[in-house]
Amino acid sequence: MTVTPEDDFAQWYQDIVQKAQLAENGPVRGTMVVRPYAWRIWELMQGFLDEMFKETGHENAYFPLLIPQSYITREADHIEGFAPELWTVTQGGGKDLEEPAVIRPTSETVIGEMMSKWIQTHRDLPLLLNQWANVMRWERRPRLFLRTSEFNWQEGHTAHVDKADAMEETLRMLDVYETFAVRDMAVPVVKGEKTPSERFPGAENTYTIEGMMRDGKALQSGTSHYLGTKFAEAFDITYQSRENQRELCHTTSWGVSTRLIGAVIMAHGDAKGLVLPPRIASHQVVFVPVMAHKAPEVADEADRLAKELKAAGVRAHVDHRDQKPGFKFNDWELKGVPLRIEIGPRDLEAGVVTIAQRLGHDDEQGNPIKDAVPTGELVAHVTDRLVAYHDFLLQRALDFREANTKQVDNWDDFVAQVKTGWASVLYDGTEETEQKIKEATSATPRCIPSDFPAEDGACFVTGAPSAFGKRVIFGRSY
RNA sequence: CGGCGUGUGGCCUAGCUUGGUAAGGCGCCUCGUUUGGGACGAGGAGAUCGCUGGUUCGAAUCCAGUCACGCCGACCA
Repeated sequence: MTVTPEDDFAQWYQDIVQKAQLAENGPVRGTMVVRPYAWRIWELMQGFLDEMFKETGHENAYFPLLIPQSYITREADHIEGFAPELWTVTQGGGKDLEEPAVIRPTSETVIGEMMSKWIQTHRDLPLLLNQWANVMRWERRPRLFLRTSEFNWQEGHTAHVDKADAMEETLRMLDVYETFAVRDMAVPVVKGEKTPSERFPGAENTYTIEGMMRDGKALQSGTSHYLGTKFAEAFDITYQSRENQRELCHTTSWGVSTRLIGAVIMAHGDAKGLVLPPRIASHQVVFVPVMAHKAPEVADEADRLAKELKAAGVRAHVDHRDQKPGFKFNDWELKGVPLRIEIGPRDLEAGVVTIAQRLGHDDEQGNPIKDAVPTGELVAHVTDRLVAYHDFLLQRALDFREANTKQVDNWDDFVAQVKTGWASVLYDGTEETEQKIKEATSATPRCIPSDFPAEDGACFVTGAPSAFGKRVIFGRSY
């Protein structure tokens, strides 16, 4: 790495993405090629999320990439929000299509259409679906992982008998996202509701988890929407109730995307490169054999120990490349591997291996402290160490966020605070005020945090009575 | 989409002002020596200079257009 995050965060981010071989631009503007090292991270993320989706009763299905253009226009707010972002297919087989098809920007419409066919009675509810898919939205200013024209995600779509049930689902899935962010990505998030101006097009309520990146900006990391009966009305999603009445379903949708990889990069990375939290690290442990060309038993021992670790459920990798150890140390640090194990003749002699941790276990010069661990204790040591390392990363991120979040009650403090972090404020909740704040500082309301205490007062901008009954977090965002 | 900037082997850059047929570093290949914090030597491969057109005897260089990328803004789950 030649640029530090402090020097130039945007450049640093791009360097990591390129040098750690995570992704690059595809040949069509705004598209992204995800390289194997990053796709593995996504697979691990998918694994944890999919398990939780299933535990909460959801089933995976798959719906078409192409949606009849007319579907998109059926819900007024939805089309208004997505019209500028649509990619449209007008030809097939060299002929103009009778009706152009849009490439899904999200699938509420096509899934709503199917739901209306599948749901007859209250006994069919709730209908709990999820799909893993790619979607496309025209983006004027693409950034790898954070905002690309095509991206991969999951989108959950559910239908319920009433508002209470749908709202419970909306908040349940928001909790799932929070659990995932904290437990698997070591990224603390603020959970809360979006203000009306930031709502998903077509939603009654939008909820979000917001993570703080190491430049103090917010990244919206997952959203969950209560859609009310808007899509049910547009797609005729109805059921017959116990009372033999025709009722509209209340629907929800919720999603997270490969943007989460961007969150991990920016929430944990440092001047040496990527820092991967162990639960989603492509390799949790990498062995670097030393002097293997002269002492073949070194490589054999590394292979044997890696096998032992794999049997214990640890993702271990042996770096057999023909490079000097120093090169490999730097390379794996750049790639964010949690633990590196050096093994050479000296270690073999002593019956130990030498372990270095990517972050948080350094001497005064900032060099990693290397610990000798007896070979027989390796599996237990690594297993414990990975858990402790996760906790360390989470705490570090939490400390950073707290150090960069302040309650402010006047304009000057606000302007200063959102330059480097988040401000929690009382404001009047109007779009005019939000606009004024945005124009002056480029900060926007991130969310109304669920766990903030009730509080009322005067808007720090206009002096009018504050809205939402509590403080709202403002910050610059991606 | 607006403003600014940048496009030269895989990567980073020099050359452009003053036109004459592309240079260096890193990386890559081969061989040898090396291996506990980014090795060294020797030999080698690799670019019609983003693209299109124009001016010219001749264009990386001048002109026009266009595409892509970056930053800021607008817009945006």
